Amino acid sequence: MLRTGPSSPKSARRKAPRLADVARLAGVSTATVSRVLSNPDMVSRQAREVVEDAIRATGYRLNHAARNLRHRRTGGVVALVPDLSNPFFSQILAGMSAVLAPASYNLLVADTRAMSAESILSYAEPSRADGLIVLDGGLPLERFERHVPLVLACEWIPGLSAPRVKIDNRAAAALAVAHLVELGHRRIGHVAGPPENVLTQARLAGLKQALEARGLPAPLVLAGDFSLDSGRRAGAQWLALPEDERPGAMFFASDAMACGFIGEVQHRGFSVPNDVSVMGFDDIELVAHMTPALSTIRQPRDAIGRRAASLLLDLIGGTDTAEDVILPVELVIRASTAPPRDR
Amino acid sequence: MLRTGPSSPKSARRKAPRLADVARLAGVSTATVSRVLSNPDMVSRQAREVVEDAIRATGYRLNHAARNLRHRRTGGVVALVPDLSNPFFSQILAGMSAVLAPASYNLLVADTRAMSAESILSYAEPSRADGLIVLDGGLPLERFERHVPLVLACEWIPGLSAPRVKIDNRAAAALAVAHLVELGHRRIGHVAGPPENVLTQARLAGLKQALEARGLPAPLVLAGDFSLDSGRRAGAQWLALPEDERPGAMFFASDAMACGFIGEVQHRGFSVPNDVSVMGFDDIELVAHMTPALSTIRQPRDAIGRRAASLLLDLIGGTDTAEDVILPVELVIRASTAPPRDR
DNA sequence: CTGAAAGCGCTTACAG
DNA sequence: CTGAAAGCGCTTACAG
Repeated sequence: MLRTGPSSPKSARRKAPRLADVARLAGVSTATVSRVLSNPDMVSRQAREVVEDAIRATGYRLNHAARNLRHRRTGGVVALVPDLSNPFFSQILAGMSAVLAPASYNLLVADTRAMSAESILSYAEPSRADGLIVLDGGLPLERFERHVPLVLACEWIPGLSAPRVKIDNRAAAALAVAHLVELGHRRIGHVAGPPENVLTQARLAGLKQALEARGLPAPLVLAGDFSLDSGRRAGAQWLALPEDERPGAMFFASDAMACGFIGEVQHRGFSVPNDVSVMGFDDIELVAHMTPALSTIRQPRDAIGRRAASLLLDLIGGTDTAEDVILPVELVIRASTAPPRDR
Repeated sequence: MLRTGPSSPKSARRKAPRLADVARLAGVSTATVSRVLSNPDMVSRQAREVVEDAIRATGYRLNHAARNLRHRRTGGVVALVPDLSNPFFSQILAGMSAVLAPASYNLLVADTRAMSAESILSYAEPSRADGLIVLDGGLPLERFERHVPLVLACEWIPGLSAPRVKIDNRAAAALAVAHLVELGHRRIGHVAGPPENVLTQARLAGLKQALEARGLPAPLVLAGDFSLDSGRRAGAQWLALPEDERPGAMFFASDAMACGFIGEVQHRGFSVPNDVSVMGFDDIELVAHMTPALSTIRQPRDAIGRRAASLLLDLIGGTDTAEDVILPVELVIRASTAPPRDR
């Protein structure tokens, strides 16, 4: 149907001009055109101007696929996130993009929950991406550690040696405890993330350690999975407890769970913080606008994204700065935490 | 430093095996290896087995950049979203990915808020993406309409003829009105999106039309921009109104604004829905868990993403199904709407 | 069913 | 400063 000859004037789908077309029009070699594009200083002013005119005249646009093949790079970086629908990750991704775009890397985002192990692994192939930022600590990545430059952000994978950008989760949990204890709470409950998750473990350890250091009783720990709905279920469990066994303060491993909990106990006629203080983790945007506004631990999401991206760029560039980056968190005190009622 | 010869055994960075390496080991031509990879039926069983062994032996992995260059495709589809941190979009993106991945297209996501017009336009170049899904109706896209297959989702660009996947925003607004009127409300207020936004206009038009059709007074309209914070400001405005001028029901062009509003009026001691009924739009995950749980209009986000992606695939494949797709919404009645108090 | 060869559209030592 | 030519790693008409 379509003619393959050099010119098919009738075809609506005229072939895009190539470097060679520009070169012909300008009366120079393709090498010179290429240099004008990527190394203008190597070219005489005169030649440069002729070429630039020809580029304009032809409407030439560089073909990135060809350049990338020649450079043996893909021009893409993949971020593997455990749950795209969690707003916690959006701002991290925006931070990455802000660093990657100027370095002319595309950011590809993939939701690992929605993918087979095989297709997740396929992202680690050098021909698919120049680098990988992994935000999911549950991935079986030991197998392809060598394939492609890789950095871990937020979560990490125990056996895997790769630079990590993270917060000090134990210290963050201790910060929450300090706040609650300062308000006068002695019985503190916790709703944890998924048991095998590294963040779950670090936050729980920090919590236990902080309580112990103050001679306070070990926390009541309820199971969760970071999701809203698991927080709601934790609310139901809290309500089902005999009144004198209900912790007066609950610390959650994620804001989403704290939201679910608050919704549930409020629906059942309880007041936060009068009946129970609630402390979240993450500081996602929405929690500042709830009633009560949520006290929480703020993670520097933009910075996490930016640092992870620039670390990866270093790695791709051959600089082996395999050091971990620990970013600071911030205790944000709002209205969901208050002194215990019965004291 | 690095030897360029065919074998540099000392180098840690051994070159990845190519098709030619597999062919040599198998004792066949590269054409045959290529066929085994992409068209196994064209190859005799015997040859296929030899090649498959060689692939395993060498650990060969296909280079996608090379294949894509040859096929004159990039293997990528770009989604341009107006605000990545809005959870409304995440599930739409997940829907797209679910359709695109099996067709072996990568989904690249870019946040148009964070980009220059120039770099946004650069995504429409055929060498960067095989197609574009635009979720931002405010983009100056007339200029590159021709460059790359394109579909519009959620929002649309008036001058631009491209297939659209959307909901019936006017009908959705009418649905909200019907619910509120059925509860007994006659004075209905509205918090709109950004004035130039097409969704803002369609929803407002639907609202006005539905009120008019019932002989009810025109709505009080407050300015917003879909964000949480603009909803909070609308709350302050509502509170500042003389008591007898406050609409007893407020309909919001986004859930985020409804959340901001509720937060603000609750902080000031008012009750939803006792003092004011609140109706959102979108049904983002969190609003089911607030107190009160939000009544809203549910958009079929997963379906929007899937349909947009498959329409784009059709376009890329040359099928010109340039018809618009209108997806159904659903009225979700929860606890934030109730009959007016003084009636 | 299979192979030799051209080509996708660039870039870059090398030689001048 | 500039050009001829090889090459990045595949795919695919074409001929056998």
